[in-house]
Amino acid sequence: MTKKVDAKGRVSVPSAFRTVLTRLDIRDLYVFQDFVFPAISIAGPEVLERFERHIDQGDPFSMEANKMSLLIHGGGVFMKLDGEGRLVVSDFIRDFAGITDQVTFVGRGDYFQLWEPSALTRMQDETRRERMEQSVRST
Amino acid sequence: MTKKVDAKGRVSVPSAFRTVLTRLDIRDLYVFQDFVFPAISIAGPEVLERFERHIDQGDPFSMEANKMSLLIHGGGVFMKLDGEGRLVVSDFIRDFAGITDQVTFVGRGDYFQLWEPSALTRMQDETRRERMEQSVRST
DNA sequence: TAAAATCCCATTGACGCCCAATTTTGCCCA
DNA sequence: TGGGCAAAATTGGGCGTCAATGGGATTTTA
Repeated sequence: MTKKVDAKGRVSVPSAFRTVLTRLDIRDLYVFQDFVFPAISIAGPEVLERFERHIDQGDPFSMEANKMSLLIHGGGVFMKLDGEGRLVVSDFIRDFAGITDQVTFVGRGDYFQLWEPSALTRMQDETRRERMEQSVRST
Repeated sequence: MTKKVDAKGRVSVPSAFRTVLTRLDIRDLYVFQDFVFPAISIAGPEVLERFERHIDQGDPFSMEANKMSLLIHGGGVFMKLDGEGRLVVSDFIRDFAGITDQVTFVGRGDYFQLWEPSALTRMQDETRRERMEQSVRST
């Protein structure tokens, strides 16, 4: 699901994703740096709370928990779509995800990600290779 | 079972495959990139759910689980057939399977695949050759 | 007050849905 | 066994709707 960024730096969020958002009655989007990938994750506030709960389950003094907390709170901003369901691709998004003029949308249930197209395929190819090697080993 | 893509980019799914789908009462199709072959696999939504359940068993923040999620969610879309049982061959399908104007259908029990015709024969030849070499070694 | 962000509207294009024409298939009968 | 026929499948294309796009106009902010 790849879309072009227009001259004003906007991308229209595919209607499939917008449908999910409206069904969940989400108007304000929390846009943050993904925990493991060079991608931007976009979710409603309640998903944010879920992440926080998960972090709270761990050791509050662990490096892991603190890093994640930092990513969530320090690495995110609130945004909203314009009347036509478009999102402004800010420098925050461009820099972290390496996006220039194309964005690939990846839905993940109740939230979705923005990827630089080739970065996504690279990561997917890498994962496929790993899976292949695994199955070879188990032969 | 090779079919041509029409001027509008559609292929009619052979009735044999559609029969299977209707028998399983599948209206929405989960169309995803095959894990091992350069082909598109098409199945019902329950296949995606099975994948998701498998992922949910692990740590949602682990690299492992996230990579699998990326493969599943980033490599699959939902589609449905038109009134005459045709499927639009989107860029998503074309790019991954290398399909241009012809599609070969391969049934695999409860799901089926879309192949670029020559890619399928190449893969079959390769497999045949490997089997030959195996039998020679074991002689 | 200039630049940027936001809102608004017109146009384009893609897609779903429909109907008609044509081809293929399975079956019956001479 | 070879037609002939009816049903089913496939194919081609028209048309309306809505998402996507492009470009002003207007407001906000620094």
